[in-house]
Amino acid sequence: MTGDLLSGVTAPSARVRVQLPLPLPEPYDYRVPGDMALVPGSYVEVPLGPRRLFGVVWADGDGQGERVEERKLRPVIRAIDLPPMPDITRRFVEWVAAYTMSPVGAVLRMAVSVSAALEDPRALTAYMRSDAAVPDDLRLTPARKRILEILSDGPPRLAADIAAEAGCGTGVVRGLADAGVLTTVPMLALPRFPQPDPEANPKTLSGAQRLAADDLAAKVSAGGYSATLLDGVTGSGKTEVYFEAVAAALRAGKQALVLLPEIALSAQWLDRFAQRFGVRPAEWHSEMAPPLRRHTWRAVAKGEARVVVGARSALFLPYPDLGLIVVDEEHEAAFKQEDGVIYHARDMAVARAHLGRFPIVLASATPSLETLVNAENGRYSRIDLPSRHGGASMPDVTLIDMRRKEQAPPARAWLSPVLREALAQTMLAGEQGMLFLNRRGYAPLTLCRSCGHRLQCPNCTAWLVEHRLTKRLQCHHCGYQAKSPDACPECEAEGSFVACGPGVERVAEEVATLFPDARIAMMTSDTLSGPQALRTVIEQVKDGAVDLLIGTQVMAKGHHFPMLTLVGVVDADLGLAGGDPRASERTFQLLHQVAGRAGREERPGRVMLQTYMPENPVMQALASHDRDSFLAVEADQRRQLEMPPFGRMAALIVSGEDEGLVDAAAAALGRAAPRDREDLTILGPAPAPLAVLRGRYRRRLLIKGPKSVSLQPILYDWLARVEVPASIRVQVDIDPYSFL
DNA sequence: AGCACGCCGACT
DNA sequence: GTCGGCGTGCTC
Repeated sequence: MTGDLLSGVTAPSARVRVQLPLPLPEPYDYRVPGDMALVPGSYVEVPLGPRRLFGVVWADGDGQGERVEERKLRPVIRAIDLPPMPDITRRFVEWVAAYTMSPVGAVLRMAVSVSAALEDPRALTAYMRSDAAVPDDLRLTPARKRILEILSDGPPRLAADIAAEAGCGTGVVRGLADAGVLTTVPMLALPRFPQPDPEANPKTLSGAQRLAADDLAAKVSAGGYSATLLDGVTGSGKTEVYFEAVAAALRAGKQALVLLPEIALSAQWLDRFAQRFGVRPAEWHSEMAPPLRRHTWRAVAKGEARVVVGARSALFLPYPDLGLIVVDEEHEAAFKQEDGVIYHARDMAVARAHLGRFPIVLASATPSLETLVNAENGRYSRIDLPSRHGGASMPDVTLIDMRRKEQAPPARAWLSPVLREALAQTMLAGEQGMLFLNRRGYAPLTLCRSCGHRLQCPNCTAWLVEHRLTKRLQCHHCGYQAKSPDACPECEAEGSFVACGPGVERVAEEVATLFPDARIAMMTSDTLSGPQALRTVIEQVKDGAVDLLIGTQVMAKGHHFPMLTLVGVVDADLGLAGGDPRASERTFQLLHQVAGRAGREERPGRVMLQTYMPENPVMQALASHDRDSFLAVEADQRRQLEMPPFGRMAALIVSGEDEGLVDAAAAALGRAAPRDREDLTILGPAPAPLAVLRGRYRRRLLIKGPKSVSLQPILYDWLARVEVPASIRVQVDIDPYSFL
């Protein structure tokens, strides 16, 4: 006999609002079983239709607003035994959602990025030497040998750790396991994240570095929000300086986060960190195996991981105690997330620091205009690091005017006689050269000589790029791949294809013909599958086993090659086409970084830029090493046009599979645009930069307004006035990367 | 985001 | 006559 039966009254049950990691407009209400204690931030498992999902308690259910009927409520299944999501993380998720105009749940999904993060921890797989002898037919490659050496004694270890120590990929470990030489055991005691020790191995800093480091460390120890631009050329020791800020955070008992563009998260960087702090930091990036992700996520949530280094998504981890963010290579476009929730990790990091009331450091050799302007108007403070070698390390930059006959390359070749001669001299002197071309594959366009047909991606407005190394055609936008055809798909003529323009593979071919004895290495994302491949090439270059390095952007990152004295840029104008006001800034940043590869240490370097527009301000600034006046001119132009960072901008991207519907929706949006306001400019609709992407037609509208106006409420009203068919998607891109 | 429900073409 | 395409709508 219970009270309920007697009275016929059911006590009103407690309810909670649970935010689910789905693009829903609001949290859903659930009933809390009597014996379950939940607080805001608790991770819970709840039913949704036929599914079970993890969510986060967003607030108690007694808030205002209409409540869903009591009888619709379903009970929370269970509470997850983890520290609740910190208040600041939840506020940050909400802030990002509001800023980017995305549903809160869509942002939350990034914060619980592995839904499996909340599942009970499973044992990881560890590898150890098996009893079996090494079979005779097993090819003992150097990597395999190192692994067997590493595992000859000591406890079983994770594939990722073994691979890191052996400098190879986890595939090699798995390969040895398949061959029976290694066996797997479940790793019951998961590896801890050892405390980085701020006193482990402090570096001796130069005077300027010391001042900068002390300044940052003081800000970190004092706490409170501040933003600092750390501006210094390659080789000025930025990393050592911000390491001292990280050390200060550790001493203050705070967690620290270092954001790097994905490709800069190299073994070299991790080694440097380990050298300074005794252990590696916790890593966070897209290529981690799910069990390791989960393990890392939980370690961050429990505060066990004290320093995290990661790509942009590391920003959304549930740090209980974050006290510092460093954004290295602050200017990099890779911080802009372009699909799903569209956001710029650098800007969101500043917001995160503001919410958490702690310092943020933005480091770069070529800061973005946005950041420079913020430093100039006093919103950020600024530390300039002079080069450690004075001006002596500045390479000599020559512009090769490709319009001049005597400097033009021969037919179907891409290297000017001047550059060829310089390469020959460099190698003769026993030094190394580098050729940079930011274009993967053999040629950017392939066409049929007999009918003029151009090989195009079936899903995108983009040419298919021939990759001769793999004998395949690739679309660089959607991942479409096909075997290189023998005959033209249009006129069926055989062997009629002509390659138009150069890609790195084609430049490599030219160089191989010019210098048949040279030892040539390629560095592109195609030839470097994974960080260990990169490491191998870097070692080869350092050991002097390579005379000439040819590659794309992956090569531009801060690797230090003492014998590299010549950098040739095959097509310096490449990034300038298209007329986007931001193109100059980007091209300058990229080429400056590439130029920085030449001649560090005692050997002077030189840089040769092949260009058809030597009078262009970008080329002039590179040749005269005058970054600041170039950027001042850029800033003036932007100011006059009221372009970011002097005004605000947002893009609406309308996409769908039916071109007519997309056009109609884009036109309807155009008609409903807020044209009555003098201070707003609406542009478009126009075809988006890639008019068709992954089989979806795309149109774009831009809205531009003064800095003082917040665009989000305007966009909200605008979008509410237009009804769009369900098959059409309208994405909002606040602060779009491209202004066209 | 899933997953079900619901209306129009090629098959055992 | 059914199996199955994915368009639209709902999930507390």
